[in-house]
Amino acid sequence: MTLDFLGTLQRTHTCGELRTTHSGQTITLMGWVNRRRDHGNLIFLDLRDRTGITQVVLDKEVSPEAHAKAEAARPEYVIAVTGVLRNRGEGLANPNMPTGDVELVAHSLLLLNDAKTPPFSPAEDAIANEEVRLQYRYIDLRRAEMQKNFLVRSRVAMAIRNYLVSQGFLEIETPFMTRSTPEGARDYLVPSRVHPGHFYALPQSPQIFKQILMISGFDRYFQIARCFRDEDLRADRQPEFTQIDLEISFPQMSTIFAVAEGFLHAAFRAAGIELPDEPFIQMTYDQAIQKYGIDKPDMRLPAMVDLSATITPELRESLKIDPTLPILGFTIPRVSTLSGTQRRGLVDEIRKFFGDSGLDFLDVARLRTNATFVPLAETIEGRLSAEMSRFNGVSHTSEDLAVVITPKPGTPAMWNYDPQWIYKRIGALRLELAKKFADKHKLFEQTQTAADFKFLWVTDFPMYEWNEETKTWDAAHHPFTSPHEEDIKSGALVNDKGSVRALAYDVVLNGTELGSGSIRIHRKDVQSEIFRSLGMSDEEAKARFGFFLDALEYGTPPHGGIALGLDRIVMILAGAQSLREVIAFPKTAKAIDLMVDAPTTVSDAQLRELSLRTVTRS
RNA sequence: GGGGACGUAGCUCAGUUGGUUAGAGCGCUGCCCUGUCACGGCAGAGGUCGCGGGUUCGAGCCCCGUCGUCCCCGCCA
Repeated sequence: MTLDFLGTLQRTHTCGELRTTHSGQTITLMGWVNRRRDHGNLIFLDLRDRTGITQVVLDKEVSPEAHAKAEAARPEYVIAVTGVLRNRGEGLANPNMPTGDVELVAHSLLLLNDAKTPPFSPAEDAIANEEVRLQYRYIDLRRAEMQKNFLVRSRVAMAIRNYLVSQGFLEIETPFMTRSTPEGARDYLVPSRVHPGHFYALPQSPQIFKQILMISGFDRYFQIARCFRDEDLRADRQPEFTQIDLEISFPQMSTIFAVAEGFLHAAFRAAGIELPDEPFIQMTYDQAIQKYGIDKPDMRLPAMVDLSATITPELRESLKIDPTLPILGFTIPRVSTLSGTQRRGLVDEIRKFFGDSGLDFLDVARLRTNATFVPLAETIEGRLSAEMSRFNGVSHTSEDLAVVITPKPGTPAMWNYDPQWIYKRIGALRLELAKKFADKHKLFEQTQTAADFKFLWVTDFPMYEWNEETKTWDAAHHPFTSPHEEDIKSGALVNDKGSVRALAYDVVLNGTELGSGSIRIHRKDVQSEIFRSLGMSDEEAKARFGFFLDALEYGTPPHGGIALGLDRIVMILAGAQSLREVIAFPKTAKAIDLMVDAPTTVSDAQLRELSLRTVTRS
């Protein structure tokens, strides 16, 4: 088969834009053959570009040459068609496609390029195995769904840029090759040729640079920044990902919240969703743990209810439940009435979930079978009903699944758990059951309206985390996060690290952490004190962050900021279940790029130039 | 590092208790067809059952190992 040269031909329109108003015009389209329907002397080609599909008609009587070329055309061939647009006749229109009222009657057709039969068809709705999709990513990206995802991504990024620029932010780039810092995630390292044995690290985030920019007087900085972390992956974690990173001088927390909410409104508007014009709700970390058992609550589900007050001390005594431990209940809405078998299965499942952890399912239905406990059952159900009512304005019904978890009776002495551990464990069960019954309660379904998106701020994270392995206090956020000023004044930094609250906050959407930030430390003396409280000697701190400590001494303004995951925002807006759906060239769970086949070994010559030698680990 | 699911034609999948020549749909190839739009009709090609080893008279199926993809835990300041 002979391919045609393009010559000076230019396309006049795109495949998605033609309507009856264009009828009668001579039009040139270029694109890919989506499907071919060959009726002998009449051939239909669906011509596709990223904007849509237009039906092209090849009539042997109109142009035998064009018709002959269409006979040779196959799916994914690249062609140019020139012809006259006409309205389809009565009964011939296709109401299922935007261009379905018109068709292009081809007078000439150029075969610009042929194509091997692709391993899977971008025209099909059924999607192939992800391994094949990633290997042939260029074909996968032709699918309408993927094209849509990247259109959303581009628009969202642009909307955020526009918003931040309108708010006085400067976009400033920071290095990709920087210095390794021992904290946090593992670094991706880049060997230096010029300095044998020395390495750059790819940034886990532009954290220190953006703080330096504040010191430099750029009082509002932002960047759509690539970040790199060498940790194991998940559906919502890629080794390189994109953050909307920003920092503000002289802020209150509320300043940063307002900016972040502002650009989220703009981003959602760009995706066609108008969020309500009211501030996101806020709760402290402690409240989040107690009400949702997690630091990123999914507000599409009712909260947990503390039933401790419902169980009288006498009852606790008789049930042998430690009086200091919480008893929690929660409701999964609209699960529908369970049969006896289903109920027993569920109880087994819950007991299995808790294993020998010392938590147990309290079956309210069984309480009702014993006259002594009927009032208790009623009180418990009343409390759960109140939460349901608060949640969605409708009281608890028998269709809703009520779950009550107690510390297992009779083993109080074995308990030395932190109550927080119990909240978290039960919170995990809440999510587990919500996922299990997602089909029933439908609260996770997306209708792409504002009501689907439940935002909140979680504030006052703990400053320190106890590291059981090293028996030390680690920074829960990062070591540049400012504690509450009162917690510095009170001496808690030294005396009671567990109680110190950080001026750190997360923005959470539907149980996903979208972003995280903090007010930073701007005083050298406080920064040094924090390093010391983390068990870092002055010498160590100097060795690791000397340049930064130096910079702090030259007039550092109070500052703070936040970074939000662009990939996650787009993923949620696209209704996707994985970041790979919104990253053009993502990596697999083992951090491999199946298309380019990276990483690879390199030649000995390359290694020698870098003064490197590889060793095989046993 | 740990747990789980999956791997059979280009794609999506079926394959009985281990038993003759491993199937289907889509796609592909050829021929026919002037109103289709997931066109239709006829004919056809296409398989290292992920890979290696074992058990067995006999393995897609059982066992051991290994590789790959996905999900989860750990990890991700």
